[in-house]
Order: sequence, then C-alpha cells, then structure tokens
Amino acid sequence: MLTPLPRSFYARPTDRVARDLLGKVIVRQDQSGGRPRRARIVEVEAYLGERDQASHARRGPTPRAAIMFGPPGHLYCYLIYGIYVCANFVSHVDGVAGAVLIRAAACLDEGDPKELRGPGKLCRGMGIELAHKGLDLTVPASPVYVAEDGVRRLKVARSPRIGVDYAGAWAARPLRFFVSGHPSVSGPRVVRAV
DNA sequence: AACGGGATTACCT
DNA sequence: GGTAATCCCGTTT
Repeated sequence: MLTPLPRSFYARPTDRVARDLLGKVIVRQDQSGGRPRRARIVEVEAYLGERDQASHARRGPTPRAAIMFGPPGHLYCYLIYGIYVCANFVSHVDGVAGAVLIRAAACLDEGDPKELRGPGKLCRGMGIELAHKGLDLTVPASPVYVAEDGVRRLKVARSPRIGVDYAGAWAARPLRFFVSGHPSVSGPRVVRAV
C-alpha cells in the first residue's frame, strides 16, 4: 500500500524537492473513513527563503508564513483572493524557509473530477482547507499525505512561476516544474526540457 | 483602526 | 482582452 514519504524527502533544497514531487501521489483521507482520494502531482512551484521576492517568506517568519521556516514535511495552506485555498509542502531543513506550491494534479480514482488544474481548484477538489495548515505529511493517519507509487520516466519541463510579476528578477527564475504536455497542467504545458 | 493587495478563477465582451 | 468575487494578512496610521 501507499506509505507517506519520509521527512528526509522534504529536508532538501526546495527546487530539488519540487522537481521530485512530480509524479508523486497526494492521498486525502477523511476522518469519517470514506474511501481515500488520490491524485498524481503534475505541476509544482518552488518558493525559496527570505531572498525570494515571490515567496511568502520574503517578510521573514510572520504569523502566516512562519511555518515555512519550520521543520519540513508539513502542510502550509493559505487563503488567496478571499476565495481559494492554496496548498504547499514545507521543504528544506528546519530553520530555513522553503515550500512547494502544488499547482495541478490528475485524479486516479473513478468518480472524481479527472483534472485538478490550478492550485485553487486542486484544493477545492481534494477538500484541502485552511484548517489543515500545519498537518504533518509524514504521519500515515494524516488526512493528507504524499506517497510514491513507482511512476518513473516523466518528461519534466520548467518555466518561470505563474502570477508573480511583482517579484522583480525573481519572477523570471525557472522555479515552476511540470510534466510536459500533460492535460492537467495549468498555464503553458510545453517549454524546455530538463 | 483602517487600508490595500494577492502564489486565482470564472465569466464577460 | 478585462474584471468581479471576497477575506486574510502585512503595512501604515
């Protein structure tokens, strides 16, 4: 069966964690014991530490973003535009900020919407809410965790991140990773291979 | 205490 | 192409 990725997976440089999350499976299981919902990650973005002018960590460990500075392997969610929730997985070692925004995934179970295209729709589709902020993704009983199921040989591409034009030179850095050509990817689906 | 904007989406022309 | 919806949070007063 699927077991959560260990904390060591997340305790690495954020761009590497982001790249390696492609193809992994998000598992959402509720406390009421219904069937779990699974979705394969196909698009992510790396948000680095205090230097990264696109990152919520750029202002330091404020109440909202402090979790990005803490131990890896936890869920960081936030509300955006008053409407949508975005989900991130905290990365890099304890004390250094980093998180990976999950932008799109492909559902693996019958009866679920086929594509979760875009970070807001992904959270809505998987039932991830603000209240889930801080969950430990490495605990098997967690309502949300991430697992490896043996998928390999993904065709990975990268590009600048979406929606961060305010970030000056950081807006241009290729910190978005996606499965090239995959129909669930939001925004550009083909750029340069890695 | 008040203000302004956002790691988005859907719907309009 | 443009913009409304809607609220948390960082900043300023």
